[in-house]
Parts: sequence; structure tokens; C-alpha cells
Amino acid sequence: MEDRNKKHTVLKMDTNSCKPLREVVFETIRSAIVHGTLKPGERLMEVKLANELGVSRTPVRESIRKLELEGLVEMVPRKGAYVTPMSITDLREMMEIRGALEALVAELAAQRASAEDIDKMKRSNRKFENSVEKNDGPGIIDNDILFHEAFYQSSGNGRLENMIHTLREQMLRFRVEYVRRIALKKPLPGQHRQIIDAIEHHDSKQASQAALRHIKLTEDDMLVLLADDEAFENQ
Amino acid sequence: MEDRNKKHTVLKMDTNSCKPLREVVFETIRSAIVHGTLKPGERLMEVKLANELGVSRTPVRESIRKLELEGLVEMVPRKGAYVTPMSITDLREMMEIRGALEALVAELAAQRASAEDIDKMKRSNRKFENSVEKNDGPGIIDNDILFHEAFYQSSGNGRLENMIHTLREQMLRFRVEYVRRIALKKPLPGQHRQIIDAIEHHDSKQASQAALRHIKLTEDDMLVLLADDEAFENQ
DNA sequence: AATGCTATAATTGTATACAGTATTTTAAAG
DNA sequence: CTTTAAAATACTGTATACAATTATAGCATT
Repeated sequence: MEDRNKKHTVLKMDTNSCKPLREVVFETIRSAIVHGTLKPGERLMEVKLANELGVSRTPVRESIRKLELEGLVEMVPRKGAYVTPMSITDLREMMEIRGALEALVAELAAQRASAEDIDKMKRSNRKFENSVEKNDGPGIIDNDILFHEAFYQSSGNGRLENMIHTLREQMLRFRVEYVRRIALKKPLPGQHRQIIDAIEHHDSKQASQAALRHIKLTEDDMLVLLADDEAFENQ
Repeated sequence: MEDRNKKHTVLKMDTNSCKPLREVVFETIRSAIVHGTLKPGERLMEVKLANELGVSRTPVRESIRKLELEGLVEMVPRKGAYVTPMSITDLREMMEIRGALEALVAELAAQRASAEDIDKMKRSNRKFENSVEKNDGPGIIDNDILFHEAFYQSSGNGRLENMIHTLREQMLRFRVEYVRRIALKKPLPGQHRQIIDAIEHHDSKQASQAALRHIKLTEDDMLVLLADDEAFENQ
């Protein structure tokens, strides 16, 4: 009877972490929102979450406050926290920003990227290409991330890296069956290659234009996918 | 004896607010960091802050967690929170990002700004110009903010607005006697005007270039000011 | 039957208590 | 006098308790 709140535990926490409890709780809730386990508009009740995670309200509260700052939850005073709903407008806004920031990354990388940076990008993009060829879903995702991380890092601007990273993670909330449509992934390695080439030739303008094109095309793909998704139909 | 921790209260809190206590605490501490009342590298001790503000540790803790996410404080596990020091590198990184984002704002504004948006920018820039002419320090700051807010708003991208706003606020940490050097402010209304004109003519390219130039020149001015500041000498 | 009021339950907001760990101080030995 | 070790202190990390507010349900009245 003591666990009547654990109807069926939805959230799983990585308890074997050395990090402080509040960090683990934060990342658990954040991941649940980003991956859709916690649905948009859903109310987040502190005691319920605390019971599900087997912790007290304190770390849950601190996590919710941080998620509020990130925009993943909205707070109504004296009522509670709700998972922020996402709309097509949000997607457009985020992609506009990503476009500008990734173009900046490309521009800076063209000026600053070291040989190792470029090599890292090339290797991860080759692995990405292989994954696409083999229709290896998880591999596609992982290696795409690897390429982009290498790309961002080569900008030599840590803040910029962080901002784009956060943006990218939030985009996961839109990732409706992102993996299944492999066909859409085919042109990506080529787009990446254009960016790498421009960076290698220290051509800032070319690099930023290629990066911007890449984002725009990604946005188009996502809009196509979302158009099929009834959850976003009327927005 | 009960207030031995209030040596001399440095932080003042707006207690007459209807907002939840944690919000007031958050903004108070944030403002203290941004305006330099809490010095870079200074340790933030929860009980001390709580006593100074006359609240319990809970809202202070939540505020510090949020400030950590914003990058204004850094946490060392089991040790505490410290005000993040700012370096010239930080300034460069932030200005690079601001440049890209403000250029994006200009580009979008050139496509979307309404007549009212443009009118708002013109009016605030005129007031800004007057303040500069009259060497009206506070007026310069206020009207500069007003112009930029109108500018950001005309992008039609709320997220973008927020991001730049946060960036701009963090830049205040560098504002070492920003007001005194009035001479540096003279060219600003003209730069603003270039941006407004381009937006009015729906010339995205021109607008974004003008915005980028504006940021670059502002960065140069700040670097000149910081070069005289011993606190940033060796960085 | 519908609407409004009251009482109760539930939930957030804030404070405090307790445990564990890092730091500092003090004392003793070299 | 310096160095080291142990104890005391102070602070963070987590949990819980209490207060204030809001939602809910039941009852009464129209």
C-alpha cells in the first residue's frame, strides 16, 4: 500500500551515478519530456514525481525550476508545473535560430578549425555515411550527433557549442518517427561533406552557406514528417 | 545578536512584489551578480544569502540552481557555488553569438516588421539620439534598451528575443563605467538608423550587415574600455 | 435541477531538521 | 618552529514538516 502512487513507474532513474541526486533527477525528467514520456501539457506534480523516482520533493523542485528556465516546463503560480506544448511555430523559431548559429559555427570553423578538428569531422561523417547505407537506425542517430559535436567544437566557441547543443536536444521533442524515414537521410552525408570541404578550404562564406542550407533542408524534412502527425495537425 | 550574519546588508530585495518569493530572490541575486555587487569568483553561501535576504535556504537554493543553468554561477559538488568569472574570451564568445543573432533579427525584421514596429524603432532611436546629444547618461541607457527591444520584437521570433535579451543582460557584467565615455556613443544612433532604413526597405541583406557591423563596433568599444580595466588586464 | 456556499482534501511555497562531507583549527610530535 | 593528525566546525545535500492557497465535493437554498 505504501507505493500507491507508483501506479506503473514510467520514469527510470540511473541510480548508479556519482553525480548529485538533483542532477540525476533533472536529467531523468528532462529526458522524459524530450522523449515524450511526459506528454506536452501534462501536469507535473512534485510528490508524484518524487515518489516515482524514490526521492524527496527537494531535488524534484530544483529540477523543475531549471526546466522552467530552459522552457521545457511552464509554471503557474500556486498551481503547478506543466510540460510546455510544442507547436509548428516553435519548430520554425528554433530552426531559424539554429540556422544562424550553425552558419556562425561554420564561418568560425573555416577560420579556426585545426587539422584534428577536420579529421574528426571527416571520420564521423564517413561512419554516418556507412550507417545510412546500411539503414542502421541507431547508428545514423549516433554518428549524426558525433559529426555535429565535432563540427560545433571546431568553432572554438564553447558558449556557442552549448547553445546549439541545448537547441538540438529540444528538437528531439519533434522527432516523430525520425528514424523510419531513412530515405530522407540519404542526402545528409553529402551536405555534411560540403560543409567540411568549405571549412577545409578556409572558405567562411561557402561554409556558412552550406550549413544554413543544411538546416533549412532539415527543417523542410521535419515539417513534412510533422504534417503527417495528427498531434501537430492544427497548429 | 540574532542578525550577526547581516554584517552590512549588501543585497536589497523588492519585498512588495506579488511574485513568488523564489522569483524575487532569483532576480535579486542575478542582478547582484550582473551589476557586480557579488564579485566574480566570490563564493555564494546559502545560509549567508538567506540571512541577508531574510528568507530560508530553499528559495536561495532554487535560485542558485537556475543561475547555474544560466552560467552566472558555477557549482563545485559538496563545496558550493561561485560567481562565474568573466574573461575577455567570454566577451568575444558572447559578442560572436550576439552578432549572428542580431543579424538574424535584422534579416527577419526586414521581411516581417510591421509599420508599427518600424515606427517604434524610429521613435526610440530619436529619443536615444536626444539623450546622446544631451549627455543624459541614464536616458542613453534606457533608450538604447528601448530601441533594441523594439528591434528584437520586430523579428517575430519570441525565442530569439529571449535569447538575445539574456545575452545582453549578461553583458552588463562587462559594463565598466559604460556611461562615462559618452564620446563612444555618438556614432550609435547613426548605426541604428542604418538598420532601421534597411528594414524599412525590406532589404534583408543590408539590414543584417548593418546589425552585424553595429555589434562588431560595440565589441571594439567594449574591448577598449576593458583594456583600461585592471580586472581584465591579464586575460 | 441548478447555483452558490462551506468544508475538506490536495498541492504548492517556505522553513527547518538531520546527515554526510569538506575545511579549518588545534594540539602534539618531530 | 614546522608538520601532521585528529577533532571541531561549517556547509552542502536531502528529507520532512508546516503554512498558505487552491481545487473539489457535498449540502443547502432558490
